Amino acid sequence: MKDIARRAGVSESAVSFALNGRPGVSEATRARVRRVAEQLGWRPSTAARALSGEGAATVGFVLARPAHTLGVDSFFLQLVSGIQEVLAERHLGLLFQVAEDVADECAVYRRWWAEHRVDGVLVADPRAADPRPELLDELGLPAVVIGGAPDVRHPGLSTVWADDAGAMASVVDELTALGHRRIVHIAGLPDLAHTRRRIATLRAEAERRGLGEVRSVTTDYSDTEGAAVTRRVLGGSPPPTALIYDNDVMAVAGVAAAADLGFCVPQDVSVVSWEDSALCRMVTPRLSALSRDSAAFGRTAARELLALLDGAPARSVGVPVPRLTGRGSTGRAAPAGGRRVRE
Amino acid sequence: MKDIARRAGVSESAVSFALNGRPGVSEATRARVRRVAEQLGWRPSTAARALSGEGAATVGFVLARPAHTLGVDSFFLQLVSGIQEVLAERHLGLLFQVAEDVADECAVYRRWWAEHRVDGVLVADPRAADPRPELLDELGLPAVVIGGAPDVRHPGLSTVWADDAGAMASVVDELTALGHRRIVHIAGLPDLAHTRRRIATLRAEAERRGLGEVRSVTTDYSDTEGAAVTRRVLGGSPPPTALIYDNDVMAVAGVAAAADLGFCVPQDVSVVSWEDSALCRMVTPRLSALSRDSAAFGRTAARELLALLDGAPARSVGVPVPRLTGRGSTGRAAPAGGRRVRE
DNA sequence: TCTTGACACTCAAGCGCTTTAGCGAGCACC
DNA sequence: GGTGCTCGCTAAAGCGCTTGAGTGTCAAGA
Repeated sequence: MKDIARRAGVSESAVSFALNGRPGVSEATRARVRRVAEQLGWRPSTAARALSGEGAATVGFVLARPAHTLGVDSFFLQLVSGIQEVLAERHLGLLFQVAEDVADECAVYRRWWAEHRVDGVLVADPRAADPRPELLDELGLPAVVIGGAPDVRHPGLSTVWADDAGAMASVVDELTALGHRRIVHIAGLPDLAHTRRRIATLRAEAERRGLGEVRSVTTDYSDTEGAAVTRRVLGGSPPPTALIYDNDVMAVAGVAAAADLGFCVPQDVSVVSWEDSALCRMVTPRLSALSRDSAAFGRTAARELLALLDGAPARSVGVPVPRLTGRGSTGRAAPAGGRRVRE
Repeated sequence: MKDIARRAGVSESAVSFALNGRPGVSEATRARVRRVAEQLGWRPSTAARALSGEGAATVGFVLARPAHTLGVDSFFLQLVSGIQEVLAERHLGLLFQVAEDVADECAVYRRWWAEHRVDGVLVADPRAADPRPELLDELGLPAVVIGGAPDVRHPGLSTVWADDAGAMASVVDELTALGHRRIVHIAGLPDLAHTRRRIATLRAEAERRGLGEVRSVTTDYSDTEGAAVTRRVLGGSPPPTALIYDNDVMAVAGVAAAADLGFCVPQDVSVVSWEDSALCRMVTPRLSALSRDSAAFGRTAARELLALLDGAPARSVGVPVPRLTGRGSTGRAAPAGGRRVRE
């Protein structure tokens, strides 16, 4: 920068003004400085910038999930790639960290805050009794909660949310229209806010419609638990005629487990996956799934965070309701007692 | 820090010495300073540290892959989580970026370098005629190439490599022992170095054994291409009796495609997936797969980078040869002409 | 002619830390 | 008793940038 100042024949401050688009230099000088800077391939040192109060030009993202459920999910990489896309436009960096659990995640936020490492954070997987909004509010760290319900208690946080309730209602609509009355929802982690929302909505919808045998079972999202729960519920009497899985991995594992028990999909039991991916298109039958655009979700979240960093007030925005892509795994409910069971 | 100095009754420099374990203060003072710092919940500002020449305490990782192949692969999230694990021990941050292509990736390195944003980088997916080692050498940015062959031309870069050649040889061993002589390798992106290594090894092994009909077909790793190629090669006459897929996604898609054509796995055709994951265990039959520990791969790479940052000389380390986990998708080769084809 | 003010720019302080040079005290040694 | 050394510490500069206060110039207005 000193070099630029020297070569352009002005002071360092002038260079700073010129390069940051601030008033205080003539257009001629600005252009000259810009040219010299370009020639020299100059880029501001983020460290120096951060030190003089400009912020770290970095956004943080912590993922707190058990390690074994990490790789399975296609959702997060898509999400991150969407986030990236928006951040890259402004040359903001994404600091990524994997944490053990929420407590660990909070520690990371504290550290980042103390070290002035990030200007804001994206919070994933909001939970029941989540300590994170509280903490971030306290630290004054701008944050966007991804997938959370609008949270009136923490007006400082923005929220980007998918309408799980609406989506669940539409799935139940679809299934009841096909004659299903015994539905089991193989849900995800019980602590997650969206898991609770889905469960609550399912129960409400079932009551509204007078459906008797409808329930949710929580899992850890793994194929193992998905298969185990499937075996368990299909062993009940009478077994459900429709299964809703909270992710694609469990849905696929569930179909395999069902097949092992002699249940045909969709003749004996219909299956819906709450997550669309290549997986759903690779198995036989292809799975009917709720498609959402995870990358777009990430983009929206990142944009909200940028707005927050620009000083805009926090707000809550929704992303489109995921829609059900019907494929071969959903069909009319089997008439009561008509299911085939392997002897 | 000023506060600490005041409360501990020493100068700021003494605090710096004490906290960084440098000589120049008595043990008594050091302990006192440490205590006060802890009390105050002090953490050094990364920005200030970086500015005074300590480095950014951050490692960069760029992923340059077509967006649609991103979410599918379980490999990367596992890898990153392994990397993280090691970096976290030293409180190093991981700056993550998704790039369009290698040129874009190079631009990111240049920017990071100019902005002093990272102390080193991890380079994934080494390619044939890869410009990145050259660039990183030129910039003097410490780097570890993940999955690259040891590169003698760039002695500044460390390399962490998996023995693809050995693994391929063992797979061919296994298949020929089962009587397979017509093998098709559905490979990944043709530019990737490890794709080339696998292809070359397969050819060499085939020649060594006098196997006639052995070839590799490159793809973009997607389920779509995996299925398409499978259909194409199984339509040949005579069709191969064994298929080796370079990732799990294609293998699963391939099995489905084979089933569509009336080929039974493993009676008509054996399938091996070069990537083990929940996916391989979810389909019927369960897929025989090469298992490697991606997280451990990431940990090793991160450790190598740390060593580099500590001033150790660059070196090349191997990770264990992935071993073939036999499951239901491999069996004896069908006798020539004995395959069933749907009429 | 003198004031006023806008404008283009410079000066210098300061962000929070590291680090080199230096200083005084205490000690050993000849 | 002086010299030379080590030890524990302080003072101050500097990393690269931003920024508020200040300076000089020129043109318009009184």
